[in-house]
Amino acid sequence: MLNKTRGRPRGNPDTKARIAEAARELFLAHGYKGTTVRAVAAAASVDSALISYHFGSKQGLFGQSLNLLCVESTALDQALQGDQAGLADRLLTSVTSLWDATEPTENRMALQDADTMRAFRDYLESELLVRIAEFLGGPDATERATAAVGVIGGLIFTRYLNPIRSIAALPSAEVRRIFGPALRAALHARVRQR
Amino acid sequence: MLNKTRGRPRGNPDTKARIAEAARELFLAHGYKGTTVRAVAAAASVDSALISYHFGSKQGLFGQSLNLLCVESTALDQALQGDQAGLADRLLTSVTSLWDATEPTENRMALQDADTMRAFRDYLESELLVRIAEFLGGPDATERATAAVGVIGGLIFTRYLNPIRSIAALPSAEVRRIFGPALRAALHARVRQR
DNA sequence: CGCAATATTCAACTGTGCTGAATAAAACGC
DNA sequence: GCGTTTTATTCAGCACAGTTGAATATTGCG
Repeated sequence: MLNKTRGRPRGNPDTKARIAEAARELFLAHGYKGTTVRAVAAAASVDSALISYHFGSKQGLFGQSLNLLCVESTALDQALQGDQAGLADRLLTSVTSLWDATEPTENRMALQDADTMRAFRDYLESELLVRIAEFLGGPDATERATAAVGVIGGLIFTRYLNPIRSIAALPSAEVRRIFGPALRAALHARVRQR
Repeated sequence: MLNKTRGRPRGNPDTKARIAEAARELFLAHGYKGTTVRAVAAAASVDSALISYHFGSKQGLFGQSLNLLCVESTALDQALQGDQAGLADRLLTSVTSLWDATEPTENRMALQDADTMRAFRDYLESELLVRIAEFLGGPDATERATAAVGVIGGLIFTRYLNPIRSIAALPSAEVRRIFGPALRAALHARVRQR
């Protein structure tokens, strides 16, 4: 395509990294389906066959170029300290501050990938849920934590992952105001008799 | 392709409906990307050009064929009648009955691709949200409906779309019990002052 | 050095969504 | 009823997608 003399090039240019970076940009800008392998190859000044060679497939390129880990948990640590009364607000704050801080445009579509979905799920169920349950303590702790994770997961989903306009548009203070009651109820409500 | 004599066929067979049904099955079984237009055409014993003719594009076919499934929510109609006190329970019931009824296997994983996400989002924001808000009425109706959609969306996400074990494993009665308080709060809580 | 492993380009294959022309039945006006 | 327009269908094929196999030049190891 771009007459770059066949065969291995001189030196050891890290072409794979260059491809990954170009891919990341394009994926974030145009989404998965909107990004063609050939476009990535062109952006990296490379033959399109190279990406099959280095990453196996377009799926593989996607997974490897977006190794965004969703959550760093220092915010969660802070939220899980203090009185229970303010817990809901602190949790909501940590969620919004954490996700609102990520890049402006739709890097949210990264969750379309199966692996990323799984990572997110694992985080919710083996990190968030157990730590909230620990903090709550008492009977029904697990069940209340389950409800809370459902609410928080819903917020993340409807605001960031698959953003519904009316929720995504809310300033974070409004998020606290509107989701507060539901989350408080989930965390603290006496669950009805079985 | 299938030598079926060119031109308009005898009688008035509702081919469009047949195509939509075949499409619905295939989309649910294999997801958007995993379903080719040609496969749908073959399943409906029809030339593939017909689906461009009837539905404009694959996207259009997707929207219109799955529309049937989302609109099938006569359950929602029922939920949106009666007293407000039982509303949360009725909504939760309609959600679980609707989703638990879909095929046993993980056609949920098919919901991972971008277009399904989009269809789902559209449903949440232009169907569910406005109808709940209508039903609630009064000041803050939109805001309470927003919170409710967040909670319901969260339930669907964490139970069906990207199922985290502790929520997916719940029997539907438990879902009502555990998510009830949060949803009731979302629907009816007096939202704090601005 | 010799030779395998590696990194790259090129050409091409298969399959995708979609379009334009051809065609036949239906629907409609008189 | 008949002529015209509208609708529903098949067929052939284009443009582009992701991927593969062969050819080739470079590195790195013994």
